[in-house]
Amino acid sequence: MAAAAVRNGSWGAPLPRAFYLRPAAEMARDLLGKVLVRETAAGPLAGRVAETEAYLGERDEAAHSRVGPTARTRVLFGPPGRAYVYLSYGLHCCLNVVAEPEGRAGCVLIRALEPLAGLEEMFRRRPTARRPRDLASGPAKLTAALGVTLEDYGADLTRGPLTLREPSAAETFSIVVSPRVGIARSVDLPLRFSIAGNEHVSRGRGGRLKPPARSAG
DNA sequence: CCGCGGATCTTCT
DNA sequence: GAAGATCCGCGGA
Repeated sequence: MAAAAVRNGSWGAPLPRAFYLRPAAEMARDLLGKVLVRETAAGPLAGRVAETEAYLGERDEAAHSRVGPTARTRVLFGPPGRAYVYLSYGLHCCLNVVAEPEGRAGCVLIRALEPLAGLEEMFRRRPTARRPRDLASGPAKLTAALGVTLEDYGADLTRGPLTLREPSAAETFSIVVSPRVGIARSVDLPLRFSIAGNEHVSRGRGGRLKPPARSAG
């Protein structure tokens, strides 16, 4: 068999707390290639982070934290490495990772995953998905595929059933930087990061590149 | 492949 | 009362 379309499903240790203790934009870039793992009764569901967006604690009119802490956003102002899950358009859950030291509200929205393990279960949770690239190529798709809900609000991502981990083998890739998607303010900031050429990156402004020239068919 | 509009309900003004 | 860090199905190229 030639190179498989689906990678081998394995991963390493959880990212340490220090990984999250820095500016959101920097953390968003480094999150690419890491592995999000969800433990379920049906076994682990995992995906490689392919696309992220940073939301800044200050001077960012697109961030939920722009008006200061509220009942919904209080976890953003707490310690880093925890999950900020919110309900979008009344029906979709989106997963963010809290960055920066306690008191500052920067965070990173995970926008797309490349499924690594538990694909059969993910297809079960995403009935409209036809191909692997439909499973987690969007912020609300990936939470549905992995079963991340509002119950995960505030979860510690360095331990427990929902973790971010090192990949089993580091791979080199180029990073595409572009404006964020689906917002109405602070639209020009270059705070969206994605793995160049990765087919799981969601649609949107500047998201998809022209396919690279292929050899051997 | 691309663009358009509805669904659905929590949160903040 | 209005807007929103989205997804899906539909129609056209």
